[in-house]
Amino acid sequence: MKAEKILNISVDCVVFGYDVNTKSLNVLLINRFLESKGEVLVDDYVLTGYHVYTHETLDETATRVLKELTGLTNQYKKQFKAFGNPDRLTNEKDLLWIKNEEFNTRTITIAYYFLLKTEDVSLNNGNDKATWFPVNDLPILGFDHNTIIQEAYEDLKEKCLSEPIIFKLLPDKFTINDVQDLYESILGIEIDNRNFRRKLINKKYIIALDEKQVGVSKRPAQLYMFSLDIYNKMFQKNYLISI
Amino acid sequence: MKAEKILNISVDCVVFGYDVNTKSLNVLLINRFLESKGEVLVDDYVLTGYHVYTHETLDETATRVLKELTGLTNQYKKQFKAFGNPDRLTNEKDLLWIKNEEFNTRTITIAYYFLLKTEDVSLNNGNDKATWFPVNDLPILGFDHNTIIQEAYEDLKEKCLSEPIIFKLLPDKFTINDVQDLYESILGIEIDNRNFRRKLINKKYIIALDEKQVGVSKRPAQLYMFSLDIYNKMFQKNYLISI
DNA sequence: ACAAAAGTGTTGAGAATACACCCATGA
DNA sequence: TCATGGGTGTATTCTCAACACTTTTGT
Repeated sequence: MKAEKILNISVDCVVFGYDVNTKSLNVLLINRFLESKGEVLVDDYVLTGYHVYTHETLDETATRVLKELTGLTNQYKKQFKAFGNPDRLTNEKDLLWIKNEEFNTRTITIAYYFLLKTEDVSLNNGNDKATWFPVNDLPILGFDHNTIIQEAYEDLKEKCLSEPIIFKLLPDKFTINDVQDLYESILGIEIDNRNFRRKLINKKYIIALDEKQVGVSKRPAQLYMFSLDIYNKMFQKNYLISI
Repeated sequence: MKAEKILNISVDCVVFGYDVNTKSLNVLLINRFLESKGEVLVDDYVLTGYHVYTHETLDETATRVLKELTGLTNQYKKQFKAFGNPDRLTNEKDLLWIKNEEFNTRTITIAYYFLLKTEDVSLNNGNDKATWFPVNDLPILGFDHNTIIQEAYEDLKEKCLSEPIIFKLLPDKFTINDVQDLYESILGIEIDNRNFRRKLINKKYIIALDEKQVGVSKRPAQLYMFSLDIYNKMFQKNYLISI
């Protein structure tokens, strides 16, 4: 089957990556650079994205886009919103940029976010100029991509409280404090270590391993893993009405 | 500005209506009927929806679609997902139907749901053959609209636990038992009346009115209203990690 | 030995749950 | 007066929040 682009429908991907060492929640962005006659016309950043092909599902488009940028497959992804304002690609730099590209100014984009570990991505081999930026310190962004990132981030903040997606951002083996640091990064809050620790350790799907950290310069911490199997078996929706 | 359709992008609307008398959560559907030479080719139901116009935002399309069907504006709406599988409009009856319509078999639809009261909709004047069906007893549906409705319903079940959207489905003045009945309808669970009542009455944004039900054949119940103002003032996100 | 981060317990308050009967009203 | 749905109270359990010091380890 010939791959044929749908020119007015795209998928954009907010790739969230957590760096457990620097405790930083990052977004992967691509430099958009255009010059003409020695003059820099456009120099900012955008999300990775591409047109949907006629034979693809939207999920497949997202998976393909991530794979082409990072080589990764089987990462957690979520379609969280469609963006389709008529003016979403019509500021000055966007118009300059689109002039060189084969797509419609009236394009609707289906936005996804991915959750993964920064360490799983090697940026050297890419021909795209991809870079990680902390989610709270983003550069100038093209199109409506700032809006898209903020909405993805809001959704992530909400979802990480009720679904075990936090572990998609952490290595398979993690410490309790890693989890706490991650929650604090995402939510921008402080959490009491004793209460948090007790709560997490009491969950049956948080499993203590026979291992401790290695290569740390201070007291090594106990390592744990998350068992999705146990989580799924235990978990039943509790209809706690909390309006 | 000339209204020009985007032929491969549509908005579909799951219109949820609650009937406080029959305690039934309903979905508004349109009969899709096609015959040729006395033979009935298609006779099933679909959601209301339409193409996006080039000058419209997606939200505006949804608002327009609802208005054209029901006359209503300013109803609660939520964009909840985009559906774009290549085969979503390609079963036999869909193809027959599309033959008569001006749209692409590779159409992506942005799905919204609306929350309103069935009593606010008058179905007589409509030229569309619109009918309410209980969400748990739907007829045969065209396209992928069964999937869309089920996903809308899942989202509603989840959201009604954490956001005060339940009141969009109820009249301005309601009884505590109305709210309980509605939760029980949506979630398919039973709730203890004493505990529920206490909990709700203790909320400052649930305001007891100086009124009781009239025209009921038994003891009339106290009426209450919901104050969104008070809710918004009081409400602050509590970061309760409940994984 | 010391610096640094890991790890540990208790208490009080508020919320959730379980549970069964009386009350007010219209017919 | 009676049938119907409206409305009420208490005891128990559990979870959350607040709070500061000791332990372990590598250097």
